[in-house]
Amino acid sequence: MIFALRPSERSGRPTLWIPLVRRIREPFKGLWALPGGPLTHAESLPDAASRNLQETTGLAPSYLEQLYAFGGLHRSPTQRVVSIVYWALVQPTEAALADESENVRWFRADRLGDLAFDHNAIVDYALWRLRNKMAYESIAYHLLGEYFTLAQVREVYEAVLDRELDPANFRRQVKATPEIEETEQYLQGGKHRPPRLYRFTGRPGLDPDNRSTP
Amino acid sequence: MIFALRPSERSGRPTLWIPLVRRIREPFKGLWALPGGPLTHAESLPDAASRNLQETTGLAPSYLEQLYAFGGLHRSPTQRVVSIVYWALVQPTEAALADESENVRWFRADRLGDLAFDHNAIVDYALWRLRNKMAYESIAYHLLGEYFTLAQVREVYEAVLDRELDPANFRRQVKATPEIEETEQYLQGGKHRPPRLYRFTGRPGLDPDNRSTP
DNA sequence: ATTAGTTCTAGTCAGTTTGACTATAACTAT
DNA sequence: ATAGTTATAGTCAAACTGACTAGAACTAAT
Repeated sequence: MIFALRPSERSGRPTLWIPLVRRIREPFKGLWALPGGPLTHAESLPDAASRNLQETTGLAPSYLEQLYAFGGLHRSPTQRVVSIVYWALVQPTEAALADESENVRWFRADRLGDLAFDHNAIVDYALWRLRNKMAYESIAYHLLGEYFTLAQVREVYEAVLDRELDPANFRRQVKATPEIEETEQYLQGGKHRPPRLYRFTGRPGLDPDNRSTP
Repeated sequence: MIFALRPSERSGRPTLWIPLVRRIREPFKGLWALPGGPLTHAESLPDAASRNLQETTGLAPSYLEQLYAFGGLHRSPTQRVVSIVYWALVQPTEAALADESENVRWFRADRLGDLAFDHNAIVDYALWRLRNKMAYESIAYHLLGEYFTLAQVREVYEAVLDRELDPANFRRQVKATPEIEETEQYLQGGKHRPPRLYRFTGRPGLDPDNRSTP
């Protein structure tokens, strides 16, 4: 379950998008589904998630974390399947490199049709987690490049939370987090006053897989 | 991974305890381990967790939630094992009924020796989750009975967070949560002013397994 | 019966955070 | 030069938090 920012067709503002793959065999042949695949004998869970993601979409995430293990009895009509789902954030430059094709395409996270299996429920849960986690942890920056303006950070929050935020108050909060570093560079080329560029100096989350390994 | 409150041997104050089972075969024969068992073909993940818990310890939890899926390559020396771990809270009355025996015993959560497999890491992570979750969700009440005093709630928080809390300020916060209902009863028999009894009227968490099902 | 000891409970007060808002700075386009 | 727009700093009141005070209500000891 991968999230990336892409400009909306109309407003041009960044919105949340996710890549889906088309089912080429039964069950749910023809429907769109989350990328995924089997866990092989000699790879860890995050390694398997990364590998499957790489193989289906060519993406390399900047943030990867376990979402949930889904194991309901009737997830697949043909057999019992337990899916240990990971969710990822990828930076815009990475997202632009993704292999789009007839069977791999980006969709707006808030405008998905009916997906295969229970994947709509999985997307809903991942969205809920993303919104929640963003409120108390610095993960939004994994959706941005190395340098960014505070307005861009605000746009990320606005896209994910789906509501407008007061620019002045938002600045104050972001500037109070120690993981955000002011640089001496300014973003030139805009139509207005050039905003200062900032940098994120923090590290990933507290996932057990991330906690010990440096 | 089950948590319950039991009075500490010395101070008599409630502390966190967890039940462990002794390994009766290799690997790690003789060491203590978390209760668990296989997932059968016809049961959901939470059902399997409940069943395994019931079979090994006789406990029925008042709160059950998925913790994490552990799938490192070297968790067991003999084979590749992926464990989808659940964590549970049980009320004191339930905990007292648990089947203790030569091979099933309660341990203080903060005084465990070396456990089998990676179970020490799992306990650490569960403790971390419990502490975190208690800060923003009303789950402490699943460790108490139906009626409780505000001082008992405070003792739960103090036991889990391992630090003392100001009684007056704590009251104020708890009384501000809408899920706590004042009753007209008072706890008699204490050595001091009888405290009022309260009740918890909320419901479980936002686990995907719990969200839709009523 | 009075007093001391303890917890229960309500309240005050200062420091911090939050949301709504105002004002100035710095750029581009006309 | 001027209007338009975003960037940025600051003000102010409301809400929240932590430290603290004080009276209420009970038991145990004198």
